[in-house]
Amino acid sequence: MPYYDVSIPLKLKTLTYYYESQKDLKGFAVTVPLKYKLYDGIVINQRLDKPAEIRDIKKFEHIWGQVYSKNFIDFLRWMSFYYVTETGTILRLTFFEEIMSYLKGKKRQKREIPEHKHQKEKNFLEGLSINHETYIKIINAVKKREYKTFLIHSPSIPYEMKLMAEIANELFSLGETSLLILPEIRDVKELYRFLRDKLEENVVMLHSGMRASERYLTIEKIMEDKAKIIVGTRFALFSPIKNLSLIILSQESNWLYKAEESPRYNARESAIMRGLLQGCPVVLCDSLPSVTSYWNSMRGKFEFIDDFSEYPHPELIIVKQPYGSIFHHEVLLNLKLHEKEGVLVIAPRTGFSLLRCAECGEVLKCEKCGYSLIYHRDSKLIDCNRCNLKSKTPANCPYCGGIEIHPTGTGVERLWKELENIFSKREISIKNYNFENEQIQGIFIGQAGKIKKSYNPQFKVLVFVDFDFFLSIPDYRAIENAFGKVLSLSHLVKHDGNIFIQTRNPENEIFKFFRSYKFREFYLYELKHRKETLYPPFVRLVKLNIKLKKNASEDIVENIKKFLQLNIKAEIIGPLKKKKKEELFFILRSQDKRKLIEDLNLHMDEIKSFRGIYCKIEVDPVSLIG
DNA sequence: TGATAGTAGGCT
DNA sequence: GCCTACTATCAT
Repeated sequence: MPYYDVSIPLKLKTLTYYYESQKDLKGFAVTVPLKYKLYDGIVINQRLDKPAEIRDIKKFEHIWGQVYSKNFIDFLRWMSFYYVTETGTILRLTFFEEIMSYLKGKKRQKREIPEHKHQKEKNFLEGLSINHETYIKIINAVKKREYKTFLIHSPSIPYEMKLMAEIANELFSLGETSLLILPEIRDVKELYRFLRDKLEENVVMLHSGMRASERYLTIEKIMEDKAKIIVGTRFALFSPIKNLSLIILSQESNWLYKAEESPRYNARESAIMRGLLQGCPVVLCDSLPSVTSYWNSMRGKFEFIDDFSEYPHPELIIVKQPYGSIFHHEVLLNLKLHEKEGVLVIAPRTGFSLLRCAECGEVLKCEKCGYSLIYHRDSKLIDCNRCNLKSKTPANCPYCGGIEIHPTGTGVERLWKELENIFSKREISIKNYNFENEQIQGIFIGQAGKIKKSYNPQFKVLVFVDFDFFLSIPDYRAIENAFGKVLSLSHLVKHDGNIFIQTRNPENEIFKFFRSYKFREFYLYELKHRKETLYPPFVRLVKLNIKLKKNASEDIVENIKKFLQLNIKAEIIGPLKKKKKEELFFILRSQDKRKLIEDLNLHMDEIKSFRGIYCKIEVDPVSLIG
């Protein structure tokens, strides 16, 4: 008797049903009874025996036909395994609802969305040229129809978009389907607009900002194989493309590829797996590839292509952050000299500054969460960005009682004050930067991390004030992220321009790599350090978030820790505290990366069944604090 | 002790 | 996601 494991798009593992058929129904949509209702689901697996503990196996109510390929089902199973999540939760990512209503022939009102008839302004991608060798390599890899991952060190984001466009265009003429993934909706819309002008109906868009009806139309086109180029954000990776020929990811190191809600998958890792199971090439691009990806290219898993050094880049100049003033004299000179061509100054944070006690040297921190407090000089208030709590600036240091508390570090408000002092007499305009600024003349101010990228290099000079802030962030990726910040903002600077980095410690070893774009040395340095301190990519980290219910017993956390130590082959770090008292987490770390995931899959049900807790799991966590 | 409200657990 | 069975709470 043939049995089938069926996944239903609920927070639920697979359930077994039977049906008198010898056919392998893997990937078929079926309707099954569950409790007292009928649900649509998908066959994940065929099996000969029913699970021993189940007495009454129910029967399929209806079979709709095949909707997912077998390798797509394998992809879903891998997702469920790797992220230690019920198959049903993964299934919900895959546009199952849209597919079912398409299958059932529900006539949705086909209200074509009126597209903005944009005037055919010259697209910024128009004039860009790409490395022909790279292009040929990828086209040839697609023709081989085998899995392979390329890691392209790209000179800029527009370069990546142009490469995507040209390759997708060529593959379209060969009858192949490509999936183009970008981190931001804005990127997706730009690339879509560019391709749409040429290829019209065959290009579709898929991102979370679309209405349900728009999304349905897109899925319909994909199901009918009319869509040959799919441009989307991370969740487009789960679209039901039947014959996928290539996946390209732009800005692979971007943190937006990590889903912020459960299941917390990473679109980069998932794209590689989809390519592997599908048997098609995957291309990852970035102007600063992640340390993990570079490591994969070093050990021969990815083919590395350096297109970065094919193009000119602005000069990086490291100068000492002076103690008495905000700007180094050379920087000041450059601001005066190039103000007419556009200058952008970046502060690492909001507000005026931080506060430091002159006696004990402590920086004032939030009592609740330990984040540094931001000082606002005009209102004399301090606030915590994380807890959103404002309070009056204390007269005495809360740690030693000292009375001398001084501003330290530079926020956007302080930059304003300082630049006004220096430049307002000369009638030089000072503005807040946003990417829509058309006239780039004068001095612009921006806060790192809040700057939306522009696709055109506009500035002659870019200045990072108080750069040490980025290096002091307590995260094993701090240096990688700081370097990434410089590279991503360097897109705003013309290639004959200058980027100044002001730091208290210009002799710091890491600036050797920055200064002349010595990427290989940078990666080797980083990897050596991570190997010694046991951080990814040399270990796997898993975060286990625990929320205590009111009725939780006293020793429950200790019991969970004991259980983990007994059953999971990993170093168990914690319990660590979150900002809320009743929330805490463990970090699990193991050099045996696969075993850790296997152990967790084996014991997750038991961990979840501890009374008095909710628990959530995060594989490869973004943050190791709070 | 029964009525009621809120919630945790299982579903093949 | 939804149903059900359980538990806590309160009025009688």
